[in-house]
Amino acid sequence: MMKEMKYYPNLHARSLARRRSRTIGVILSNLDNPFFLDVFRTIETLAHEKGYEVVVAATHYDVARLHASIKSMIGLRVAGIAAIVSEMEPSVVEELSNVEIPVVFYDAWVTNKKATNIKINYKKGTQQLVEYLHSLGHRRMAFIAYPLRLQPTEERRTAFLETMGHYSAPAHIVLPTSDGFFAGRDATRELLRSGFGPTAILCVNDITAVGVLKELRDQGISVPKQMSVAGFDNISLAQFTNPPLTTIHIPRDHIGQLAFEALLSARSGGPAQGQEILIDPELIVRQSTGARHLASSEA
Amino acid sequence: MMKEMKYYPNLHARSLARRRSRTIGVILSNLDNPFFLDVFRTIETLAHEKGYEVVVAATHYDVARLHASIKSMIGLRVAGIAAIVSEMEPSVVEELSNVEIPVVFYDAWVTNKKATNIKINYKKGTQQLVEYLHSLGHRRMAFIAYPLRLQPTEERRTAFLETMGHYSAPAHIVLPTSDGFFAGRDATRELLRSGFGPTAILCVNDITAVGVLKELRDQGISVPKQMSVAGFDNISLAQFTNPPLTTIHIPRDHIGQLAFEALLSARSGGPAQGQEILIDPELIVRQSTGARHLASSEA
DNA sequence: TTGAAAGCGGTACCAG
DNA sequence: CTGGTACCGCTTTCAA
Repeated sequence: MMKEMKYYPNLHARSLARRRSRTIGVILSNLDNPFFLDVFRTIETLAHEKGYEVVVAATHYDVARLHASIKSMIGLRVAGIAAIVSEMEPSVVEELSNVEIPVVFYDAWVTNKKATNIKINYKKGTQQLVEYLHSLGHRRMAFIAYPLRLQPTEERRTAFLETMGHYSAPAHIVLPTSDGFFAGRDATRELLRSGFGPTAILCVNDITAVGVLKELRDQGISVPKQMSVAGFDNISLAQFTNPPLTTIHIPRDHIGQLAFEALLSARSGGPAQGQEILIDPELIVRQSTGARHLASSEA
Repeated sequence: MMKEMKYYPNLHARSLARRRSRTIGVILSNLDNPFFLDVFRTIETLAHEKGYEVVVAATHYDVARLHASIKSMIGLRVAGIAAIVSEMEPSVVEELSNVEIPVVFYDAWVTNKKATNIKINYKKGTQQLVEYLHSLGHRRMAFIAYPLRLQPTEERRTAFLETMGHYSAPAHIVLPTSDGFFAGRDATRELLRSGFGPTAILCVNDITAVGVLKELRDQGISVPKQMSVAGFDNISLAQFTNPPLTTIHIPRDHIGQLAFEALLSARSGGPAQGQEILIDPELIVRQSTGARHLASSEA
């Protein structure tokens, strides 16, 4: 009889009175990239477990949208902000540092001494991969980069060029115009037309590599016999491509957990804030890479 | 000089005074399934364009979490709720109908006369696909279902069985224990062991089909020569599998748009609420399906 | 322990 | 138009 009389406390009134809400804000560059999505999913799960709401905003790598998101999350007096974006800007960082909200950056280029700051050692990962391919006999290698000049992707590109330089190996960069699967496909077409003639293709991420694999298949180029291909991220799809993808593993679930915990501990006046966490990637060898020229005639 | 003096209006105070917030709530069963993710992405984009915040909750198909999410969104006095869940329950629907928040259901089993209600004509899609495969000469077909008994997935399963019954064709159902890529892989193993000997495999969704393709490849069974495979959803990955996947297209972006618009129009005391929108899927033929037995000797 | 009252930071209405 | 004031619904403090 009193069924209809359910009571739903007004959380705005509560947040107003408590001067802080039980909501955390997550800002992501791109929900399409499983890389971002995986860390978001982890944060979302942990947050709800701990009784927090989650507001999310996708910036699509657009700094204006990033600004807008930050602004509304501050307006929401969120309990913490996880900024999982590649297009971070000094002005945004400064805006964030003038407000007493715990912040954790991930994959952000510029950061803030007051915030927790999770970074991937992209350089190390890329080096490992190039060294591995070099040890397989590959010399001419191409790197399919990201269409946008974002720091985290630039780091991989630069590490590639440096390591290749170290081996005095001929390196080639393809800068796609699109993103995701299609980027890989289109970039491969361009690469094959270019006449560079690589024996291995490295990709800025796994979804790009999926597009590469498809285009090579369509062109009748066998992987890894005629061409080695590698990705970056180790999304779960990487195990299901044909052939399964050699890639660099980034522990996204672990990262999501670190991020959320950093937010919570900062909120409860945690430790000296401003720690920097550097994550080491790990090379995962699958079947998309192999020795150069099965029947090599070189010494 | 007054740089530091930025003013961020307290949105909680505003929501409290206005007695309604400029936030919309999105509840999803599962963020891993690109199907849900795609409609979420569309809603998120439109919402931010119109100046709304977005709070999101993933239920993982768990009714308890669904209840909790609804409760907090009501507490948040959101401007609208998009419930994109397969595990909807009468009790939840009732709870929602006792509150004056616009609601749109999508893919929900039970719904509410007051809310907008977007449904997919799963039956029609499945029929189209079965008829197409039958016309290709396939008779013994298997369906890889969803591990959970959710209405939207059950509909596809039932439609499969009915259509197969219509043709008096031998039908087999595999009920996986897992989800996603792995479900497809494991279910295929089980199917091949079962001795049913199908010439075509239909999958409840595309990601499952990706797992099927991989397992068939590993077992040396050629697609579509020895086995036809079809998915459901037409996620963008479906174009990049090997071979590209025949599937049923569901216009997720359009659906996201419909959902968001329904919320807005209901808010502004829109039209007679409670409309039901039925979406027709479309068969997309790619290379994962082909005529049964290339060198068939039957009449 | 219980209850009344003062805020939290805006909105909206109303009088000047 | 401009400025003052009541009020949104919950928390917190302080008094009874």
